[in-house]
Amino acid sequence: MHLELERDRLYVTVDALILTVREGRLYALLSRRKNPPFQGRWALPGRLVGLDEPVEATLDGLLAEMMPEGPRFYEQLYTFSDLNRDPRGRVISIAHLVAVPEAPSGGLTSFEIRLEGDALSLIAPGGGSLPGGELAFDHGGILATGVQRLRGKIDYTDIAFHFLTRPDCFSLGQLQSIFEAVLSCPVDPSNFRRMVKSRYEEPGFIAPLDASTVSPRGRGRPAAMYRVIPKNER
Amino acid sequence: MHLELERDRLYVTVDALILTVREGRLYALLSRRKNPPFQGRWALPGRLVGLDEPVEATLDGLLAEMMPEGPRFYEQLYTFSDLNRDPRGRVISIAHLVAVPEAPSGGLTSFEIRLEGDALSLIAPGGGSLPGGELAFDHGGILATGVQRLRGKIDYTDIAFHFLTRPDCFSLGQLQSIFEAVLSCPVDPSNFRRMVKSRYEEPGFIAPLDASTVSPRGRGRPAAMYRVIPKNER
DNA sequence: CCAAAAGTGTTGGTCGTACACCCATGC
DNA sequence: GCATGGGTGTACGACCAACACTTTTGG
Repeated sequence: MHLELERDRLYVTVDALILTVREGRLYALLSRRKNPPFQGRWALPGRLVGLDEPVEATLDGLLAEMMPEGPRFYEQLYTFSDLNRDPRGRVISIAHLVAVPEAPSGGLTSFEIRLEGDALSLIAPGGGSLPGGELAFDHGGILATGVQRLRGKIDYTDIAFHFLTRPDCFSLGQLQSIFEAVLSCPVDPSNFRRMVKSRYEEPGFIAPLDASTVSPRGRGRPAAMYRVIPKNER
Repeated sequence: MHLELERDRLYVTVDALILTVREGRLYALLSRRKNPPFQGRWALPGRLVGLDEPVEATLDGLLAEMMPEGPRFYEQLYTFSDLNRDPRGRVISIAHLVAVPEAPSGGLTSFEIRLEGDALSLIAPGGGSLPGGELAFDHGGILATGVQRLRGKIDYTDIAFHFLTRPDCFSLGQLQSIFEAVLSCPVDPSNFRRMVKSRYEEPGFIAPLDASTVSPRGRGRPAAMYRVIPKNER
């Protein structure tokens, strides 16, 4: 993205809003811009779409560069096309929402997403707060759109499971903390179990693991573990 | 769209999936292509996005050409970017979902949308059936995506009201027939009224009209009329 | 011309499901 | 201390029944 753009051309980019959940909190993965415009500001990872390149290939390449490899999920979020969203010229961005299990990776920095009233703000790893509007380009708007979409879709899709570090072995408590992080409000454990049973276990999307194979070291009663049934077994 | 496209450039277009409801049935408005590619096939109205033109301006211009003027509603649907979706070159289309009150207009032809099982087919005005896959480009996929989106959003948004010919004077029966057309299944009148009351009337989105000012000539008991409260009065 | 039938709008009830909220028990 | 399960009350949709008001039909 540090190339010169021609003024009489229209460009299409892919921007990735990479979200992850850790310890009951929702994070966005951002990178600091090394070149103008918005040099030094935080931004979503993005890349130009090549003329003969599928958008998915552009995104895959971008994610492979950022994340070391491993499971990830994405879906198209929204296409941002404001005339002046990029001072270099006409750049239309197809923003994607990416859900990854954890963020141990790449040159990206994870910012906690917090909802102050109805506006959201970012908490830097050090602890400093960063208003959403401080991001490069219109990325603050992309962030808001993505979080809103995620919150709206979490309870009638299976997005939440893509945040699990081990989809083959997880407890309902872990899953619940993902829901709580995304919705940013506590969830009743009793209703949550009933919901998971009826919506995911009975349809055969997840299944309980053998009770003997589990060993969740921690305080309190050990949790029963579940696994996501792979698509080819369903 | 009958211009020559340069091979080494990337183009962005806007396609409009214009939907309308008439007599309890859902219609899509299509135009027959006069030029290659896909000459003679039915297609969604579309237009190239100019270099210095906001996408909304492109869409407004397209709709102004197609519809004589009047209320319309649109929202971005999805961006289609397959490499070979347009044989002339790399053309990425930002598809939009448009809801209009009726279709008395333009050079467009209205096809009834029917759901055969889970695939949908189009019924020409003459009565002939047209599989969704017979449309030009990937417009069959755009149609399917749009209908699915509309069905998913109709009962937690106010899209349905944009299909009303007279938002300032409508009956609950008319509104119900819009829901039935979109969902393509009958709706219980009793529950429908309760839903409308709690979701739209009590929040002040619609209000009953004075009983004396109504005169719905027809068989059966005259219906109470309602109006959508304009945004500046809410 | 009048009364009955048919058609549409409107209101009410029951039943089962699902969720909010609370509490008890197992490890 | 955390996981698990049960219980109650409320909200909402599926389904059903009745009533209100109008036009149409048939003597």
